Amino acid sequence: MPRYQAPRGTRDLLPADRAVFLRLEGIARSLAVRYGFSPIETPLFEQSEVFERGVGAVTDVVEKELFRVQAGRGDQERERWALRPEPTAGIVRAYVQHGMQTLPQPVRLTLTGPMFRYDRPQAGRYRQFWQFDVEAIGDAGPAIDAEIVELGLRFYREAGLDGVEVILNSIGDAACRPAYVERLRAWFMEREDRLPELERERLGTNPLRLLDSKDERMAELIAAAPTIADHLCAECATHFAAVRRHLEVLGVTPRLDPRLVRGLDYYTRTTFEFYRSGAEGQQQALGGGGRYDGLVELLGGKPTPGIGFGIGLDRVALALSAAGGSEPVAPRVPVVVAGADPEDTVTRLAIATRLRAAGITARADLAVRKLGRQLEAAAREGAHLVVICGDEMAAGQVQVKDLEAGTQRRVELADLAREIERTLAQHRHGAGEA
RNA sequence: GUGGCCUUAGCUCAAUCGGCAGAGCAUCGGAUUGUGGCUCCGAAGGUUACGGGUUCGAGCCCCGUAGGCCACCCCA
Repeated sequence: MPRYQAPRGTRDLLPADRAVFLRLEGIARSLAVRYGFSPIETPLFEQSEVFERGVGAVTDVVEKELFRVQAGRGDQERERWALRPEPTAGIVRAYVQHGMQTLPQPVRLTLTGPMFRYDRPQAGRYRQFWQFDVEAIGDAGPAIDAEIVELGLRFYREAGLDGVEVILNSIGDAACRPAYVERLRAWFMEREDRLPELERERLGTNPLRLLDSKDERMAELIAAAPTIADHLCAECATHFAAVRRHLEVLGVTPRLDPRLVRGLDYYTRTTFEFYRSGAEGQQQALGGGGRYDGLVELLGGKPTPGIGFGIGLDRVALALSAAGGSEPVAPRVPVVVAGADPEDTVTRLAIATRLRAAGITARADLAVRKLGRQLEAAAREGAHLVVICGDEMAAGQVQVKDLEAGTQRRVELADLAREIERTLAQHRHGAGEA
């Protein structure tokens, strides 16, 4: 075991893994842009208060998972910062700071990058993980809720992941939720003697969480408990119905679950989670999001509605490999420059440099080893062509060997780049037909 | 933060009752001067995760720590 290893809950994305992430990030960005979202980047850390206020001081994310940064000399500086546990608070902070309420509303923003939570690691759960995030700030209407849910589902589909479902709920707003929460608390209080100890504690802190309990002893109670759906105010009920209607037109059939309660305080009205049906294990929430109509104001802006989602790229990658997707392969270099004289690395490097200047992906074999070894290495890494520099260099020529066809011919150095380009194009064409 | 299982070469894994740490793959080199994926030969690669303890002797038994996985908690 090496002396130094990646910190607990983090991992190196080796080339094969990184290739998968690059692909997912590319799909995410182009999809978001297609839907009219503009890429934005915010700092990986913010003032702790942004998260404490934005995400909610009594949430697990802030209470026990916030990655606080210790820096600076004075007590004032110490623990003033925290690594972002989620992207929304930072984006909303930027929205307020840069006066984006003066832009045409809603402002559509997208961000893909690492998030940090000091949680206990498990498969698919890391202390540093990647999220694809979109936020639409400044539109209270139900249509955009549907648009964003549909965007999330399309991402999974384009990534090659089938069978992703959306669970949908409305958790009300400031007008109706507090009353419902109190009612729920009272209802459970009357049955406190039937609650397991853990649930009894939650009753005091966050009664909504009881609905989410996986304790079998709770099943009967949960089924009988009053549901938020029956306690939405008229405005919330209307909004929720409209969201469902819009989704139906888009061909999206959500699974309604009045027990869907999300862990961040800022959510209002529409909340949803993406998950993979039939998947094993508990880390199968592939993404989630919702509406946060009070968040902008909470962070110092004018009252402004907003909605967005975060999708966990680590879990998408995990699900893809579990689904038996083809093993990720490190990208191959199609052209290798070899030489008859093992010592003459200068010529090989110079030729490769010329090819690269002409836009060709090429690698020079810079190891001092005989030609046979160089060819062996090129063949094993899957190169298509090998340029062999030998005596013909005196006549301004090199050999170009086609490793798959087994053919080889002399080419004028002056024509080399053009010749290679032409041959590679044939290879691509052939591969396309096969 | 709680509980359970696990950790031997870069990777996947062996090692009898507590008795000399091994194989395959990968890497590097050789198989007669400038021709490849196969084959053959060889080399290198280890503080058996780390630190203690028991023992004549520990990869193996005991304790602690770290890391991984699983179940909670929670979430992506």
